[in-house]
Amino acid sequence: MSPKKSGTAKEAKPLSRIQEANRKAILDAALDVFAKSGFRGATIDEIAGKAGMSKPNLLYYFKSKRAIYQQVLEQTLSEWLTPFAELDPNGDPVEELRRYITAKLKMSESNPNASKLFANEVIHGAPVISDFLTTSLKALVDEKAKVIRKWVGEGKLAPIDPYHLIFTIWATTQHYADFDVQIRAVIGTQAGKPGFHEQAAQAVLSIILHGIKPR
Amino acid sequence: MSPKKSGTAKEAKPLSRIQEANRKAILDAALDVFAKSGFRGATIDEIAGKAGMSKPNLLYYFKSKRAIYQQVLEQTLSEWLTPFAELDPNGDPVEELRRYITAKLKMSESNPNASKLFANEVIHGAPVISDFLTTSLKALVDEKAKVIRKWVGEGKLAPIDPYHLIFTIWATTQHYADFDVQIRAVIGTQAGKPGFHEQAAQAVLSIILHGIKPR
DNA sequence: ACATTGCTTGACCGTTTGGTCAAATCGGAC
DNA sequence: GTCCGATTTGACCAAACGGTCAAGCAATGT
Repeated sequence: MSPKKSGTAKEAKPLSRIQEANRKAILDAALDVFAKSGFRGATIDEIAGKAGMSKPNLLYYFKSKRAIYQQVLEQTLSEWLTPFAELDPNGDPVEELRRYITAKLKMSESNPNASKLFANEVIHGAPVISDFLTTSLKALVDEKAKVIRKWVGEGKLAPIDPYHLIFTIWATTQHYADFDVQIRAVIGTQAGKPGFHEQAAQAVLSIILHGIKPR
Repeated sequence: MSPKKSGTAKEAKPLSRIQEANRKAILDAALDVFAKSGFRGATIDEIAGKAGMSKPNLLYYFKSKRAIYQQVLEQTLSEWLTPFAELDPNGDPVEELRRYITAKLKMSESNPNASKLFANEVIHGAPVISDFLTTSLKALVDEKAKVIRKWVGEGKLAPIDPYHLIFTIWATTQHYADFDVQIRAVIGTQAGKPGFHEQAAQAVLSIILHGIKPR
């Protein structure tokens, strides 16, 4: 195998300018549509329309609806987990967690569709990413849980179960993206106002950080 | 209008024994299927099958798929909000909130499908219940927010925005139902073990309650 | 100019699915 | 038992949808 090395995934194919543009247009449109309607509710026609092309043309770039979904989901996942992976074992615990929570809340604000896509997938049993959850994600969480447990052992955090702390953070930060409609409905006009998300961040940080400070 | 008073909704119709049983079977099955597949992904055939009857028979009791969905959702909503409505302004704040959080976590454990159904509806823009959210739910939340604000004013809670406190509680408690697949994937075998939910409750309570105690 | 390859689409197909209908069956009142 | 409305269902329909195909169009190298 001298001319072509066999990588772990599809390879070669330098992807022409137009291919790159069209694939991106498709994935962007797909994120919108899948987030709004779920996998089953989304139609290829709507994605194609939003991407500015015909259905057969879209299927020229992705071989099936599921293939698009998988790609969008993968892309979203890695992006979504970046700030979590960056939790620094050597940093100040409260400061590290503050940074992480803030980053995730910011992501929920700037890209709620990514959050909704993921939520939808998991709520329906994670048919596409259950492997990822039990391998990559579990490994990453185990690693970070160890870090948190170390912090607790050093007295830098209140004695709290690391996993449930992580779940609590995920829950609150996702909530502001996934349930934005409910939040807007309940608090009325001030939801869209600038500064609302800063206020939300402050409240969440206040509760969680005070809840885990050593005492 | 002596013989029949015109109520706000459908009335009369004492509902025979068999009607009651069949409607219940349908609604139970529908909760399962809608929670698993979402509105769009659910099929009348599957609901009918689970309810032990044919599709036309199901449509004899509910005039459309949407009608079933609406009914299940309504039923779920009122049940879901009961413990929230019971927050007692005259009780001890921390104790009241502990009771509420505990009750909601217990509901997430015993009836995750109800939670998932609701989450799915809201994530996709609450097409069916947006009216409910902006009227009944908003009124209820405003009322409880006032209570919490009073508690804060009396120094019985740390100065925290009531709305964001409520959202944080909703977020965490829903998370254990909606994302149970992810939780199970991440923490492995011990998820199903007895006592797991007690442990989760303890962790969540520890974080939130310490986070809002007066300081 | 032309051929080759990449890109695009209108028309079409088979399946799934929400919903209808007429006919069959059931169950209680008399 | 007989009757009549309530209940149940097999067969069917129309629309929506995922996916295919063959033919058209554009770009690029020679």
